[in-house]
Amino acid sequence: MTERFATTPFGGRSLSHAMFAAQERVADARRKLLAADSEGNPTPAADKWRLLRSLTEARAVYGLSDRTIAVLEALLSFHQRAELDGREPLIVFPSNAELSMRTRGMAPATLRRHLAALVDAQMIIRRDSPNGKRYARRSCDGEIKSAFGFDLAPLALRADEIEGHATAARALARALQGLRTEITIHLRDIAKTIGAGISEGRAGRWEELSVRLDGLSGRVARNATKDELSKRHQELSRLR
DNA sequence: ACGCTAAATCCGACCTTAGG
DNA sequence: CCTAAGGTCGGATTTAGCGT
Repeated sequence: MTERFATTPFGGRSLSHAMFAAQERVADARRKLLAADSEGNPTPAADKWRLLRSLTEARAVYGLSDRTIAVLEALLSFHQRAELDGREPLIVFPSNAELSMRTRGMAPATLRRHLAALVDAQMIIRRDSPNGKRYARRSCDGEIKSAFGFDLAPLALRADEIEGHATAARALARALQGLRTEITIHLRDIAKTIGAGISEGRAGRWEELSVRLDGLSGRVARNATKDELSKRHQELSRLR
């Protein structure tokens, strides 16, 4: 996905690629939101904690680890409101010390790595101040005029997409669980049938069936894919 | 005007640990 | 045993604030 600008002339990985891509994405999504607004069907702002839950469920899609999500949670906690409205910049400006506090004492270097991961995944945008510090400039009446820190707008503007992935992830989890329970039921019932067949002395090739069952009754891997599970499921149904 | 220090950040090199 | 992720440390940059 990031081949085009994957490396810089300086040899390192390019942070700016994710930055530019995120900014384009934000501009594009904002245009669509405003268009919808002017057509009279405005999109509601996203509930930030609900959105975070959904992102947690869909985190595999985005390659985000649990701790990266925890850092995002800390960032969200610095936003005053419960909703994220992508129509405006959503800038939070906590120091690393404060972020560390809200991530239960995460080490600074680790914190930075996870922040970089969030930027990379285009969930947030860096709004750097001239000196790299994060702060807000306020006018005399205390209103924030400009702020330097992290912009949460990309996350807000991807709410629908994230919800979609979360729904899919939930469906997949249910499907996997269903397959697993059916597999165990099949295994148990087939074993019972064979056992009964042998002990009651019924005619049948019980030995052969027993061997086939052994081949299918190994432990199902904890991280088996849906394909693997449904294949096993099909074979068991046939045997039965 | 100048220089020093503090704060905040990024980066790279290196070590440690958990899990497959 | 190897790998990936996390953690530590030191070097670097930038600006604000302060004293001379």
